[in-house]
This record gives sequence, structure tokens and C-alpha cells, in this order.
Amino acid sequence: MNKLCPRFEKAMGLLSKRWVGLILFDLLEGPKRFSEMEADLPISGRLLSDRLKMLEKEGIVDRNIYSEFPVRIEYSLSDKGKALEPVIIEIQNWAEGFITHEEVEPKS
Amino acid sequence: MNKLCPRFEKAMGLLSKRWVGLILFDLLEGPKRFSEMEADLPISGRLLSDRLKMLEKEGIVDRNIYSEFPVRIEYSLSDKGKALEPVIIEIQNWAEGFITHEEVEPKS
DNA sequence: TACATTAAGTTACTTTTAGTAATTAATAGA
DNA sequence: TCTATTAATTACTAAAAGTAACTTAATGTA
Repeated sequence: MNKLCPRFEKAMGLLSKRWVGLILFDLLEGPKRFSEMEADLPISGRLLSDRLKMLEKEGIVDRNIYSEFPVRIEYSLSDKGKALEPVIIEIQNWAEGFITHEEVEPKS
Repeated sequence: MNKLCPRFEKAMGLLSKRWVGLILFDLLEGPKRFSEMEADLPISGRLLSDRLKMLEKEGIVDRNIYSEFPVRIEYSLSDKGKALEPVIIEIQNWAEGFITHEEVEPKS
């Protein structure tokens, strides 16, 4: 086999971490606050905090503090993060074309 | 926020399962046997077995048995699986453009 | 000064998933 | 029947995720 490309492997390691895809999708709409994201996504504060910290360390997410009352902290995508939009779009395309209704609502 | 699309969420749930991306990448080269994939990828037999079973159930991977000696079992991508190629390609593009050498080889 | 309010986390704990190594199943040929 | 060759599975340990309660920091109000 062609040896696995280390950059690809690294990218996959990031993107296949649980919730990362949904966090990116949410932030592609624009900057968001912690509590907004917590409300948007089915993820707990604990893991959201972990993931944002990781994504910040990876240079994908920026963290901005506004010293208002109460303090406002906004998360947004860096250029590196915005560059992931085509990935998200292709996942959406695939989901629309190949994920059936039954797969999404197993009841009916 | 716009409510999270259930198909997208489902797709993300699949693709963000650990190793799934690398398995898809490997199978995009063509049909492979279990032991080949085990050698190609840094994944144990136990999890490879789990993932292939899951991907088969999801209709992404086909399993073909050839009754030779010794028995040969080949895994390949279904149409639904092949349709994920653009996703993998976009991840590769991003990785090439945004994952730096230092991120991949933290030593030097 | 003290106390309440608000957003943003963190801690302590339980459950689920991943990782590792040894074992088993199936099949065919000697 | 014994051995060789894949393709798994089992039993076990380690890591990650999930949940709920708690803490921090800043500032406004009595």
C-alpha cells in the first residue's frame, strides 16, 4: 500500500474527534459564545471546553475576550478553520444524497 | 441557530468514529483483505473488525467471501462508500495546505 | 464592604469506548 | 487426524466520554 500520509493522518485524528465536526459547522455561521454553542449542540460543557481548548491549540479556533458586564468570550474560526468549510460542505452533500430518512428516524 | 440537520449529524456520527476515515481512505484504493488493512493502518484487529461490521451495516462497505484455500474475504466500498471520496479529497487538500511539518514531526 | 448576578469554565464521579494479547473457527491439503 | 492459513472473537486493562454539582472572575447594587 502507499504509506499513509502523515499530514492526512494528523488531519483525520483531529476531525474524527467526537463533536469536532459539529463545532466547526456551528462556527461556520460566525463567531459564537460558549453558552450559545452549548445550547446549539448536544454536547456537555465539559467536552465543549475540552474541544475548544484543543482547537485553539491547533490554530483552528480563535478565542476573544470582551471585558463587558458580564464578560463575553467569543469563539471564531481562524483562516485554518475556515479552510475546513469544503470538508463540511462535502459531508453535507453526502449526507443529503445517501443518508435515508429511516437511518435518521428509526422509529417510523 | 439553525437547527442541526439530522442527516448531517448522522453522517458526522459515522465519520467521526475513530479510524473510519483511514479505513475509507484505504478502501478507496480498491478492494482489500482484512489482513492487508490491518497491515496498512495503525489499528488493531479487534477494532478493524468492529468498524468493518459497522460500515457494512451502514451500507458503506461490502464484504465478499471467496471460498479458496485459505478462505479469502475482501472488503470494498459500495456506491454509498465511494460517494465519500470528495470528503476524503477535501480533507487531504486541507491537510496539505494547513498541517505543518512541525505538527507532524514534533521532534525536529 | 459585602453580597448577588452572570458567563465560563472545572472537578469528581460513572459509563462507554478503545487498546492489547491470547484464543478460537473454518477450511483444505498432507 | 494434524497442520497451515486467514479472519475474526474473547477477556482483560487503559483511556475517553457523559453527567451533575461546584468554582472562578468580574461587576453591579444595597
